[in-house]
Amino acid sequence: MTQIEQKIDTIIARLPFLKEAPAEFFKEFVTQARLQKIPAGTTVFWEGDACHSLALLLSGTVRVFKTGENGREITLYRFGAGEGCILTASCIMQGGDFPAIAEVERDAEAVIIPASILKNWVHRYEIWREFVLGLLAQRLSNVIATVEEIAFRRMDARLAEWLQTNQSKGNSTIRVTHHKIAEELGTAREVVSRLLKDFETKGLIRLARGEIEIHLPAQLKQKMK
Amino acid sequence: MTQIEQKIDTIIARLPFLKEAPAEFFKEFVTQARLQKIPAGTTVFWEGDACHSLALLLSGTVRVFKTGENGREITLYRFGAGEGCILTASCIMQGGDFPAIAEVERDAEAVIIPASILKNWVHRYEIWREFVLGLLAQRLSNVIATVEEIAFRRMDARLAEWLQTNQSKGNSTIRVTHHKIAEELGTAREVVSRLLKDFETKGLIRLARGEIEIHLPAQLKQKMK
DNA sequence: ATAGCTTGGTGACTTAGTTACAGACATTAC
DNA sequence: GTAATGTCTGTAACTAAGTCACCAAGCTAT
Repeated sequence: MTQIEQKIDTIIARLPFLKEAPAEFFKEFVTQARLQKIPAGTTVFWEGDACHSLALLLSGTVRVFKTGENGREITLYRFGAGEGCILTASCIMQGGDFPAIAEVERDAEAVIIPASILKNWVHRYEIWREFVLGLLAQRLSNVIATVEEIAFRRMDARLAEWLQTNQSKGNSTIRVTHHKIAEELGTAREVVSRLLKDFETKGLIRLARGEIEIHLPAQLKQKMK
Repeated sequence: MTQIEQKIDTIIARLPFLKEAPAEFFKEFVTQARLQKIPAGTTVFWEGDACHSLALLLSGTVRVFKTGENGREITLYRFGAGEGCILTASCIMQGGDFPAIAEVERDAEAVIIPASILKNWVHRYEIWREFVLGLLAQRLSNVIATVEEIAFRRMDARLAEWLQTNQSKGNSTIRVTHHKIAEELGTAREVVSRLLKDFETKGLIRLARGEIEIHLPAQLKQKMK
């Protein structure tokens, strides 16, 4: 297997929509596909950036978030293998600025597609259109869900849910700092510490530096609503 | 001028992108265009609706909002003449549900386009694609802006801004109830009443049943940041 | 006029965000 | 090893926002 064949194999495995693509598009895609490794911690886009290219992830994850002047952050959504930073596509299509910050969370490998080519494909290939529109629609509902969260739900419920969904199965301890959780939820570190302490006092969890151990997941689930 | 010619004139005036449309698309659009008047107060879409058609406004406005179980509401965005309920388009394209509520605020006239035709046009006409993608991208940034608002800005600043932007020029009094403002901003009526009272005590505004008179717009502007 | 609805006001209380520290632990420099 | 520095957590005191309960004024329909 040549290197090129391997590259193509990787791309297909991670971007399933390509399997159903017409040969012409597929060929063009593989020709244009510039693979790039992006290490964790890299900021892919800054707020206000003009967008010159779209990154389609083959592996790793990217977190898209907003920052407030007081240093607080809130996660809008994240995306992983097979998905693209569709905000880029959005600002490419309408020519605006990137309205948030995108940062690689876990080492990523991405296919980089220049803005002009992206636009060209949108007009020429149905399958690519569906892909881009699908992602855009998905993000819109993600962000609307975020609005609902922060406008109506209580912090303890959101925190309890975060703990539930970020617990790797078969392992009751999560390695994370209070600061990190606060950024996820868009609140202050002190608030997270306070609520976690409450949970601990009630015996639901146990705290240690850099980790949270879940003791009573069932009762934590009660807190979620 | 025949009735049909008048109808066409109205449509062109309100949907400027049609002016640059190829004759073929234009013809098809006018043929399909089913005009419909929708009175204020009508709920166009409910949360969880399957979307069967897109409404493109020629006049009037629609407010798109979310509700929480406690009866509170928050406005996601509104749209007017020349714009469409792109959430519909979004859920048509990806086949999901409508994730919010859309209600006509001011009497509207709309062109109704069935889902199947919308999809068909997306694939056949570049100009329609650009229009739909543009709207979708626009909404995404609207909603992201909303997240930023509620996550980071203080209520008094948001209220002051609301008063500023909802003041019709040449008229210092706004006719609105506290309840209505609360729904706009996604907070409780009591909070709005309290803050307005503060503003009144400081001499910035004057309150009366169903109306707010702005006295010191400059100082109100200070409050905004 | 009076019954019922809408609108606004208010106090008491809970939850969340801010400010300002301090102490515990970890890492690196020496 | 120890000291210096940085990271992580805890906590108190305060302000801002949301909730609950209730009342009083104004408006509307009969």
